Amino acid sequence: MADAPFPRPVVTRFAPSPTGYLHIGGARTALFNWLYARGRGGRFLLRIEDTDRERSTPEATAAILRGLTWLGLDWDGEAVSQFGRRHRHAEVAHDMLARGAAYRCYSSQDEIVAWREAARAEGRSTLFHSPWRDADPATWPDGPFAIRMKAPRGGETIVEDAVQGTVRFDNGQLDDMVVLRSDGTPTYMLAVVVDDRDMGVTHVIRGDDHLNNAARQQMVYDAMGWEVPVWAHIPLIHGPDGKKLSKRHGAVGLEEYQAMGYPAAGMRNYLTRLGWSHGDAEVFTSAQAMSWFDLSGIGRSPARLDFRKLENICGQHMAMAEDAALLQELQAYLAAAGQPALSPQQADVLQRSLYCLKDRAKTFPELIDKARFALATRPIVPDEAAARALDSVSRGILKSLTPQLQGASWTKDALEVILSEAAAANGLGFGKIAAPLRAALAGRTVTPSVYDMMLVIGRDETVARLQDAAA
RNA sequence: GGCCCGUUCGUCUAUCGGUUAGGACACCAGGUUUUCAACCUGGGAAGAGGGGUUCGACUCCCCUACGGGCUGCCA
Repeated sequence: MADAPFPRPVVTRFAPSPTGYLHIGGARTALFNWLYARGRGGRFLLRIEDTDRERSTPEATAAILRGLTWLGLDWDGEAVSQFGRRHRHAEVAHDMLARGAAYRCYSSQDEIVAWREAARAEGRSTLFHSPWRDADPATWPDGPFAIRMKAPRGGETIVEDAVQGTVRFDNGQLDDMVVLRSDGTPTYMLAVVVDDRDMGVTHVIRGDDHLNNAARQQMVYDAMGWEVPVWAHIPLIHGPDGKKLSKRHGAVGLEEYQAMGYPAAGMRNYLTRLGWSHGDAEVFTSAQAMSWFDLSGIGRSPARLDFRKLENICGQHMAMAEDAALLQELQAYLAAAGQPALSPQQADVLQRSLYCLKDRAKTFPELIDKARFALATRPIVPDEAAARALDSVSRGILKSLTPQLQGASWTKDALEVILSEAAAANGLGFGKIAAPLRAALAGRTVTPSVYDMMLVIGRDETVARLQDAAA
């Protein structure tokens, strides 16, 4: 069932913390936001949540932008720095103070930590109730204070979530969160709300680790009289063992997938399908994904990464790709993987051979491996199995073939006639002479069609390789 | 501890009270073939457990188990 139409242009955002690489789960979150906005003619914004000055680095920001760019997720406008908006956040905090929606809390962190530890030890609730909530201003000491949200004490906060449904929180479970620290810097809880509202974000699509936060954040929206966005909390991605995805599962950074040579289109398709469905659709283009993607198609349970399926999807996208685009992406892969670039000659022969390679490969390393017949130069050194195929009888056949090939018209039909006749003349099936041909042309027993190889490398090279092998 | 979310084949999922519970990946068998891949045909494979509600529950409600998240002057 499709989502109900939204009355205004859709604005979504991806808001990563620049504290490391772009996590594969984060990439999927970004992808969902991108699909939702792009599929509805809306805007997709990027905000870097760099308010944690200790852990945020420009390198991490650069890595995130690189990852998104590789995945093909383009954002509108410049990425917003959350840290750069700290004065605006403080302004809102003071506005809340003025409205009586927040209060000055003079409790020190040490005090609070000690209180919480005691509460935990005694098995009491660890929710901190500041003694300053209703304090008389006359009693305010002359020290630093944090600004705390004056959360409603009774009743409940209801989060209407497009994925999780209606989620109710007893307000007694939510304490007065700090919105502005005693050093004057904003907390995340305040900053997200202010930024989302100022950026005009209409739909907040993010990991469900934020579901509880949504209730708190909603209190800020309410306190400021702002319209609450549409929430969509999506389940996290788990490792193949069903546990939370972590480094011990292997690749968790998006750039590792790029380095492994997965094509971006396949990656997008796989990630889109992970936790979202549109009937039985499995393999689709990004244009299709944009037109189909909706919040109601998102599942509520965490999905596990399955490399086999990733590979299968990638293989299908590789086969669907246009040769020129595929070659370009392959070259980008080589650069990203730190491998030597293709020479112009190699690029040319590779592009001409893609038609017979791309439907047999799932990743770029695999594609390159299968392209060895085209990339290699004489003399072709046969591997062990290929060497066995080049026995004396086979070499004799190869030798007898060369004069005919020299005079042949270089088309598949003509070659087929020559090779079939040669097989018949030797009382062999075609398969029996294909093996030594593969060995001579590629040095391997597993290759594309012998005709395709001959057509790609051309007459002179074919004859030369056969002569090499027959010698 | 408290609160919140989740649980359909091994995996990703369809199903939105009535289906022989469907598809895809993976796996197995056969076919095709010029090796491999691809492709074709067939096969095994699932509603966590227990209570309700209902003429009828995978679907709605409750409990339990298991998994996950939150519980910071981190984001």
